[in-house]
Amino acid sequence: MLSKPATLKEIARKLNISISTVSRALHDHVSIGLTTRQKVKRVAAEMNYEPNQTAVFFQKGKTFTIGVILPELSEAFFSSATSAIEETAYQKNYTVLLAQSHDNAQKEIELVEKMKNHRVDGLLVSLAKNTCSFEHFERLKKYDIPVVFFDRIPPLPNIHSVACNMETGTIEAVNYLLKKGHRAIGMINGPKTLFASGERKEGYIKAIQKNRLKFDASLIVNCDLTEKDTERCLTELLANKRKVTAIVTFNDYIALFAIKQTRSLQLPANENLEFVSYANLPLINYMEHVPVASVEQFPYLQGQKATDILLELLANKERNSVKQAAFYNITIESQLIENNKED
Amino acid sequence: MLSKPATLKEIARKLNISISTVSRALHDHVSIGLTTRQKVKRVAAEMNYEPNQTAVFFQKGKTFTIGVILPELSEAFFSSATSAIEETAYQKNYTVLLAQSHDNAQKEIELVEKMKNHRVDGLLVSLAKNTCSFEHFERLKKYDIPVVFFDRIPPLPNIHSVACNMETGTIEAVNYLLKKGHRAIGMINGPKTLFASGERKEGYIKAIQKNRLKFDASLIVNCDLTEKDTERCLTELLANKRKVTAIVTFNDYIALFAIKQTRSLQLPANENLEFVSYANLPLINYMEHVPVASVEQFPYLQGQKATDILLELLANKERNSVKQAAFYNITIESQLIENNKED
DNA sequence: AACCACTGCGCAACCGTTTGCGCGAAAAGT
DNA sequence: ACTTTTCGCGCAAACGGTTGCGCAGTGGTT
Repeated sequence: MLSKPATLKEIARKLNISISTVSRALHDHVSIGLTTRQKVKRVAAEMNYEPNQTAVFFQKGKTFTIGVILPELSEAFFSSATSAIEETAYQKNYTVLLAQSHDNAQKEIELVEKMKNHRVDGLLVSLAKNTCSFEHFERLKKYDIPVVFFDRIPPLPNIHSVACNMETGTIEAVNYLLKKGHRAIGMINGPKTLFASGERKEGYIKAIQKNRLKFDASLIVNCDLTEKDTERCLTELLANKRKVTAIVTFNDYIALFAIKQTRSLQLPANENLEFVSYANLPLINYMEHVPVASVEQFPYLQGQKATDILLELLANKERNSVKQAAFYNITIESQLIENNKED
Repeated sequence: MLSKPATLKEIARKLNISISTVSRALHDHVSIGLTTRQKVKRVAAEMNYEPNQTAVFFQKGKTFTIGVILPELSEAFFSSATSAIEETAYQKNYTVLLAQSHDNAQKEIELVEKMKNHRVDGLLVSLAKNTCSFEHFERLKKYDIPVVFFDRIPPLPNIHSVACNMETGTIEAVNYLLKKGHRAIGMINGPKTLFASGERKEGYIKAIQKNRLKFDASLIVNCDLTEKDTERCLTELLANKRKVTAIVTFNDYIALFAIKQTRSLQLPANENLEFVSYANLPLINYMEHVPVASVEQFPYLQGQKATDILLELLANKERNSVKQAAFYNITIESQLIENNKED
């Protein structure tokens, strides 16, 4: 008994008026008399009228849909960001079309293509790890589909982006450890190729120098982010001639690997070894031995801001406002969060 | 310089042929000669033709979009399931429209409405915690939008569903502990109101009885899933006159709370206290002291199966096959996974 | 030479909605 | 009483494709 939704045409026939009148009446157009307007609305309700959005989308050339392309949804950071994106979009009556690149640059290209075909109104993107060319995004400009990058943003001028500045958080982190009395602070950083690694290193150095201490390059080691390599980095740091009593790690996972290591090593020196990490993932709440602090990167906020920007761009477009010469680039200051565990 | 995508019409004019010929040529329709077909394709490529999907969707009354409504994307279980949904859908050229109910029944209703307006081809739903009426889903049948429920499924006949049967896993879990020599096995179960709690209890009892042991109801306590209440449950179990040496917990979080507790209590008895939990969340991999085993619920698989079913239903619809009298109901057997940690 | 089948393509309707424009009638202005 | 304005509504095009049907031309069969 599948009763296809009623259309404007059917309402029109039932009332013996024109389709356009029905359409206008339902939109409270001024040129439709009060009585007809009410009649139309009543009948529409009776017939369970629902506008066919696909027709509207088609007609208006707008889908009220924003595409989201990110590496991996099941990563806590991204699922949190996506959650924010969906919520923010929902409030402005937009829906979210979701796709994962799985950190595959090729798939990312295909997805951009697909999003374009779906005629999304705009795109939110967090780059795949190995994306190094950006023409597929350039092409979107031709179709007037705005793109806002978040978290993993390309090194390009003239883009819209939201990202977290790691430097501040790192400075805070190092300061925090210095205040607690640590003097030899190690850092297990990420691969040198990552932009984020550079920011962390900069922050480390600035904090050290502002405290009028001497920067010792041997205290920073680069890690490929695997558990094995973390082990290597840890032993390297512990073997340092200076007695490392605190370590800043590239992210929570590295910290957890390292903590596990130190505890299994059972060195007396490790009793006081303190860790600070990045991300502040929810799993931290469930750990027994957690880093003493974590640099929060606000995935939820990033998702929210990025969506705000995109919606703003879309609203501007609607208003036919002057050609956008402005580019939105928000950097959120990362922030140190102490983990108050009664541990 | 926003060059709107080329349309069939423009290609047709350029070649001095009709629109329909262009359309058919691009679809390799038999009735178009080889030469024209090639000419059309060449020009289409030159002009950067991209079919306007919204037009196609509208025309065909099909959007190649499936809606996903779930409680909270940032929960590991759901982000993993969603990841699977997206992937499976992607392979069949469908895209995913995402929305979160935040465990709010009212919002769930609105979302269903919105999905209907967006003319999604089908819907994947995991219910909000407090959803108790299901008319909003019934209404979809009128519009011929199939719905497949997963994980949190409604207690209704004649629906499509994918869910995990906890009984098997629980039996395995208890058996596993019995084989390891435990005789007094406690259980921190969820609230009695949850269906899933019942399944776990059943499994527990069956395993005990199959091993010709006597079921002791005092060994099962119900927890409201907060950390505080977990504490209460734990002390209650440890105070039991029988000496509890192993505990099955409702989920990983409860297990972690409990493990943290036992270690801070420092009772000698706790040295050998073993835990088994459910879910097998990724965070387990990063724990120092993990449950000895976990009942896996296969979020990824659930998402995959649910999507498979939905796509199958859609394919059937296309084939105009007889009115669906069949209902797909897949129950995945939960399965005990040992956590091999060299701990 | 008449008939038929087949090939290759165009015509036009259709999907449901929006919207510029025009038109008749009623109300208002002179 | 005649013109002008306002009001209320309908006509029809447009958005970009898809598809049933028809039609001309070609080639083959009797």
